[in-house]
Amino acid sequence: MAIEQTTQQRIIDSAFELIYAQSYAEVGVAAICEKAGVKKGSFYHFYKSKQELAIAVLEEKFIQQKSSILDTTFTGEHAALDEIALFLEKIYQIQSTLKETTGHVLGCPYGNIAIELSSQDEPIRKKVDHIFSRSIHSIRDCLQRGADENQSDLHGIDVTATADAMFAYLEGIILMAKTQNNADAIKKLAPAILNIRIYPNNA
Amino acid sequence: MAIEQTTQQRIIDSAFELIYAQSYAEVGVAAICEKAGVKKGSFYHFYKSKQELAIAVLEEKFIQQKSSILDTTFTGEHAALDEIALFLEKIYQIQSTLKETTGHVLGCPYGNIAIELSSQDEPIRKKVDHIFSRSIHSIRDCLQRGADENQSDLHGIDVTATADAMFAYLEGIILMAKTQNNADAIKKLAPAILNIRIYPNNA
DNA sequence: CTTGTAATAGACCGACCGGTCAACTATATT
DNA sequence: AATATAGTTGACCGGTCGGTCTATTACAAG
Repeated sequence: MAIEQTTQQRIIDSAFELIYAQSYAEVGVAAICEKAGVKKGSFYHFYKSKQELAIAVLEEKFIQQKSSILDTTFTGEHAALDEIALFLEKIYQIQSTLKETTGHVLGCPYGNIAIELSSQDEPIRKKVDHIFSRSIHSIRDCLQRGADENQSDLHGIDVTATADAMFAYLEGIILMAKTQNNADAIKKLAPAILNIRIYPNNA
Repeated sequence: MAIEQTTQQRIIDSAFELIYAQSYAEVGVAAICEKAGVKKGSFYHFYKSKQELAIAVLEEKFIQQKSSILDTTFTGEHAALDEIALFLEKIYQIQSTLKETTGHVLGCPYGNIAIELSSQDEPIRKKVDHIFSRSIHSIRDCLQRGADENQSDLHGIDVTATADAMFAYLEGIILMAKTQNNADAIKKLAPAILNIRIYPNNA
C-alpha cells in the first residue's frame, strides 16, 4: 500500500539527485521535470523559479538528513569524541557507497551548492549558511556535554569555536575526497579531527 | 614601456577573473572574449574548447600563485609552524581584500572548480588534484624540516598525512568563510591548524 | 449541478550556449 | 614580389536555457 509521492515531492527528490550528481547550473528545469515525470507548467505552478526550488530542496533534504544522520549520531549516549568519530565514519560510508554506485565521490550536497552559488545568489548562500549553523549546533551540543563532564581534555575549550573548526575540517576532508574521487581520504584524515581545539581568547 | 599582453594572456586573465568571481558554468565563452577584447574565432584558434582553456587557466594561475604566495611563505627561514601560520594570515588578507573590493569572499579558485566540476569533467578534476598535490608538497617540505629539527612536537608525526590534513583544514575554513561571506571566519579558525597532527599507523 | 480553485498539459518565447566556418589581414620567409 | 603561415573577424549553426501563457482537467464546496 505504497502511498504515492506527491508531485512536489517527486520534483524535490529529482532535483536533489540530479543537482547533487552534477551541479546546479548543469541541471536544467526541463531535466528535473522529465525525471519527476512532470510537465513544465506544473513545475512553475509550484515554484516561481529554479532558485525557489533550490531553496526548498536544500531545506527539505537537510531536515531529512539531520534526522537520519545527525540526530542518530549525536545522541548523548557515548563520549563526545566517540560520537564525533562515529559521525566521520558514517560520512565515510556514505561517500564510499556513492563512489561504488555512481563512480564519483559527490561530497557534501550543501557545500557543493555553497561553493557554486555563494557569490552569485545571496538567498541560496544564506540558506546553506543556516544549514551549516544547524549542523554545527549538533556538534557544539556534543562538545559542550563532553566539556561539562570533563571528558578527554575538553574542559576549558571554546566550544563554539571548536565546533566550527571541526565542521570546517570535515568539509575540508570531504572536499579533498571529492577532488581525489577517493573516499579513503576521509578515512585517512578523520582521526585528526579529535585533536582540534580552540581555546578562549586569552588562554 | 608596458609590454602589451598577448591575446592568449588576455584570454587567460579574463577567464580567470570571470570564472573566479562567478563560476565555470555561469561564464560563457562569449563573455570571456568580450572582456579580453577578442573575437570568438580567435578564441577557438588558440583553444579547441572551453574545457581546454580552463585547464590552461588553472595551470597558469597556479604557477603564478605558487611563486607569489607559496614560495614566499615556505622559505625555510622560520620555524615550520610559524610559516604555516603566516600562510593562513596571507590567505586571510587575500580573502579579506576580495570581500572589500568585490563584496564577496570568493574562496579558493581551485577548490571552487574542483567542487563544481569534479563529478562531471575528469580532466579538470585531475588538474585540480595535481594542483592540490603540489600545494601540499610545499606544506610537507615545511613540516619535514620542522620534524627533522625537532621543532615543537613535530617529531614522530606522519608528515605526509599531517600536511594533507592541514591543507584539508585550510580548504575547509575557506569554504566556511565563503559560505558566510565573511573572511573573519578564517582568522578565527586559523589557530587550530597548528595543533593538527597525524601519527604513523601503529603509533 | 454549478462554481471556484488547484493542478496539469504542452506549445511557445527570446536569449544565450559552445562551437564552426570561410574570408580576410598581417607577418615572416624565400 | 610570391608564398606560406599565424592570427583575426564576425556571421552563423543547432540546441538548450529559464520562464510564460493559454487551455484543459480534477476536484471540492455550495
